[in-house]
Amino acid sequence: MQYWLVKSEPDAWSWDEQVKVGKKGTAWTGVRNHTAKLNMMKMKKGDRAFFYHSNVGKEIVGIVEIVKEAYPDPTDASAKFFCVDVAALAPLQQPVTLAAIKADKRLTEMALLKQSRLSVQPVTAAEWKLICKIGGAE
DNA sequence: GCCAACGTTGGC
DNA sequence: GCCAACGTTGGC
Repeated sequence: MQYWLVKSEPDAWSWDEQVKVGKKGTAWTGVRNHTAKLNMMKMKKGDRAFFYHSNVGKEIVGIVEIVKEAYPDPTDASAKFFCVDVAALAPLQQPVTLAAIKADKRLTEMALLKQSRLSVQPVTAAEWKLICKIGGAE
């Protein structure tokens, strides 16, 4: 199983909205960056991703599961980009903020810090475990 | 194919 | 609101 992190501005699509659509999930559309696209194409059904609120909040608020693997993004007229379907799995008891990640020496290599503009990025197993622990997810 | 100009993201 | 990072566009 691979781990990921996906970003969304809560004004555009928030964790609360993601929870409301339930287990069936919804299409993670609108990614218009090829590095992010390539990451999405590597995702497998059952992989998990942190849901990060960019700009407003700047914190990891929950965990989603990939419920459908990459397919052409229906919102992309050029048909160059892809999307996946994700479903909310569990919230973090305690959101893990960007500040907290920066302050933790074990997390300084995270793509979130090194490539702040990349909206879909991989997370290592070690990073995943640690953030789950800090965030109070089982 | 290079590179300057420009647009967008996202933290501060 | 500003600005750094960085991707994209368009002229040459």
